[in-house]
Amino acid sequence: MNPIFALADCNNFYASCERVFAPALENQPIVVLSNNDGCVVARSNEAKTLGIPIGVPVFQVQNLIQTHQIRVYSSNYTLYGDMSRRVMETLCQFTPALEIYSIDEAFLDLTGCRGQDLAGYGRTIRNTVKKWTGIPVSIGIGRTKTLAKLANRLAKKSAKAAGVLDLTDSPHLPLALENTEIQDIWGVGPGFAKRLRQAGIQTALQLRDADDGWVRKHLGVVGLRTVYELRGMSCYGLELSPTDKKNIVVSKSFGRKIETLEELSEAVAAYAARAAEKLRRQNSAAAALTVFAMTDLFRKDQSRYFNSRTIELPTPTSDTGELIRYALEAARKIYRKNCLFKKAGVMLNALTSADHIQANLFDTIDRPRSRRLMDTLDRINASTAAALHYAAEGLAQPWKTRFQHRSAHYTTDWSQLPQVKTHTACLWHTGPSYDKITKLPINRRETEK
DNA sequence: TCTGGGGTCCTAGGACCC
DNA sequence: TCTGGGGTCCTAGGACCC
Repeated sequence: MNPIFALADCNNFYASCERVFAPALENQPIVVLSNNDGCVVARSNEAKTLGIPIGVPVFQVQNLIQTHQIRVYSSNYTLYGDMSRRVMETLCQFTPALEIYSIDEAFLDLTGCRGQDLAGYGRTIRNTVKKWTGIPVSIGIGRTKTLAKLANRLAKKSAKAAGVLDLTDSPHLPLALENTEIQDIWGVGPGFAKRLRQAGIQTALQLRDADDGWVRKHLGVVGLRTVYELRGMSCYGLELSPTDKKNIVVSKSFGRKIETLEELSEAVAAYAARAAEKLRRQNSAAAALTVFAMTDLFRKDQSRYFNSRTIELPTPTSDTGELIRYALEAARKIYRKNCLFKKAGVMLNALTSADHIQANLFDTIDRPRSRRLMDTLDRINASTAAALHYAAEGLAQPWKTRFQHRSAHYTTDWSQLPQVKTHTACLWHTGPSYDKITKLPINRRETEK
């Protein structure tokens, strides 16, 4: 049976999350910044209209921001992660099979709705998500994931579609393909787009009708799959259970430049600890670890330096203390005096299942004890966020990533719940909950504003 | 002054083996 | 002058995604 896919994609997700908790910003321009408040990674429609490009370094649009009073937020991944969970749980109600594709996107299996009013169903989904979570989503429906993506893009752009577009067996499909430029197709990046344009292929319709042999030769099997998908032949099914990561990376720019080995070591230890947490979450162990560090590669006036060191571990491990020890050894090797380090990272490679570790004859570590220790550490940190750290991570962490415009953790921290102002007259009817409400800690940020 | 972070898959070529 | 062939594994680099 030919499948039917829907792609639900949250509109301007990060900006929309901020807006849910600051309703006064409805219709106001908003941007959300990357780590370290560096680049613009999300924009409300109003900010897009004002000409703020995606990915632009924020200092380059400082004028626009001031002129138009654009509200600026740092990334608040705790909030976005929790809002994402709510959206996904809502979407689950509408399909037997959901693939969470990214923090703000999910594919739904609508094969069972064949012959029904798919667009109407899409509108129901859209309205429900908005009502239950406050987040606006757009729905694109098609015979393949690529076509669902394409439909979604047009659903967002077209005023007539109003957020929902069904291109399944639609008479409008050829026109939709013609109106989509190649670089806007899922699976066509800048490299493929350049090659296609050189061959005179400009639109999705032209790519759909391109010669298979030519595509195979110039874009490989990946490109050919995209062409098949445009023709309505599904090459990518739903991936229902997330597969274990094959590599785990933690890397971040520093809030300020690092010069000493001590500070670099602190940062590398902290990144190794985060990587180890991710590793244990999928019950894996790493057999190799890479540390890299670099200066600011954008700066032409300072000496530039990049180095990395990989260490093969004698026995695969997921023990934070052990991984930190190896990471620090690598950090010492790549550290160089008189360099202003801007960024570092820890990569865990050659991952295997923690349940089937090949023991090493000369291993001196008590593995069962290490596992119990890590279990306890993870449990404590899960109940009280980041309660326990290794001393090597440092306490003050002056190099830590900056988030100067971060909103509160409205949905995940009791002390940061949004405050609702109301009249006593209204509370009269609420009975016993009155005390509960007034005793809730007041969000300091809100009262200071 | 200020420029993110974290992944996947595919392919070509070299090393190595029988 | 003649100098095998085929297979696997690994790695680096390039493409893509959010």
